[in-house]
Amino acid sequence: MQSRTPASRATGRPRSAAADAAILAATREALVELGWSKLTLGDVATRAGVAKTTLYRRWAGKNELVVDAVAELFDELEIPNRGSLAADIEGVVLQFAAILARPEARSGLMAVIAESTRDDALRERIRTSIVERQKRLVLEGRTRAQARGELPPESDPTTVDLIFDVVAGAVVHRTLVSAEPADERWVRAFTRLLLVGLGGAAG
Amino acid sequence: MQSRTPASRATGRPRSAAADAAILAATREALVELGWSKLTLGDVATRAGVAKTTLYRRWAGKNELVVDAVAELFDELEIPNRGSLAADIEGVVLQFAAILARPEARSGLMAVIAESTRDDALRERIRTSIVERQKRLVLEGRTRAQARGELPPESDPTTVDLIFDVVAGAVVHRTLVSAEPADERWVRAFTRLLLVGLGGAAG
DNA sequence: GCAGTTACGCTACGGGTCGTAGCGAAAGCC
DNA sequence: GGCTTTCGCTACGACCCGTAGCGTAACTGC
Repeated sequence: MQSRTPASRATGRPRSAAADAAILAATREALVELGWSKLTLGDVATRAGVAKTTLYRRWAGKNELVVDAVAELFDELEIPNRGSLAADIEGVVLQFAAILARPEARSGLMAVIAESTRDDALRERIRTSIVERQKRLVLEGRTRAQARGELPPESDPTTVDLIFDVVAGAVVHRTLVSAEPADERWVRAFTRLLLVGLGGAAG
Repeated sequence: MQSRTPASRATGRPRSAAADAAILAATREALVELGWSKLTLGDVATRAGVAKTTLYRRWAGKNELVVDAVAELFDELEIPNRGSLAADIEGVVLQFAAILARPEARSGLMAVIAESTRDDALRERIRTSIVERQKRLVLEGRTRAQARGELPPESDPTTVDLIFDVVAGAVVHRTLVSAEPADERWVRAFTRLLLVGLGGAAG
């Protein structure tokens, strides 16, 4: 959501928080039934039981609305503490895959990423509300693995960025491009590849 | 493109091959200037110097047109023979990254992939004209590395799928989501991670 | 050459969505 | 009650979609 000027003004009729929730839920519902391209803001407004103008007062357009609607799906992401780096990775990747398997994420996420290639503000919105939240999990997992002694202390901060791109990219590509499920078997093979590299994974 | 019934009929005025090329080039030009969402078929037709109806006679819609226009960008992909698996991987990843760095690929590819999540025919079109061509490179690289003795003979065919998702996914995510260049430094770090795994890459 | 067939350019059209303007009513603060 | 902001509603011009219809161009086979 976007704040009014600095913080919400104390005067006038307040915005309905229920309307926000209804609009975002209606957006996800429309994503499931219609997909990104056939989703219209008028339809979302009708589903949410609000006027179309109300929707436009809160979001600049389809892109921003869908980013917020999809971002809520990632709220549940948490890195499990399963006792080993491999198990932790498998756990978080399975969670990530489960979210991407949902139709409202599949059809919406790639579309807004595509739009963000020509809209810096949109990319920033995606980064802060979706990507950074995921990347934090990678940081936590690394810290925990280092405490266990499974990973050496890391000095290069770009390694985290690299791992994040590899993990998230692989799951997204498997799910959306190859269009095959990132199930337990796949996740195990992927985790092994990540940990021991190509030579080990081929054994 | 789509063939007429089995093979092109021998009667009647033939379709202009020049028009095909002009339309696809105009599509890429429009992708650069306008991006996916603001690209209209009427505009593409005008740029190509053909009538809008001609465009609709050859492509079912925006999705199919952009897939074909973007697919041509991947024609130049070839796996180099640099003498070692690591060097081969770095070479092909750099080529792939160079294509994804082009604006007509960035804005178009993700958009059609997003659309393909709700359109099986479109996904199949993407698979045959873009994805499979990339996957062939992975196969060639593996065969060559096995001949060199760098990789053990592989029995599990799903390993190729896994590697492909990891490589393509990582580059795409780095380029389009993280929005940072997959330059030589990054590619070297990625290749090392792929070959020796997390423990080695962290050293 | 001439008939047959297909592609092409052009124009026009109904249908749908966009994003905004304007209005009166509702809901909160002082 | 007065002030302020939000809300629902209606209406609107602008744009794009995808198709139909027509006359013309290009190529094949007789």
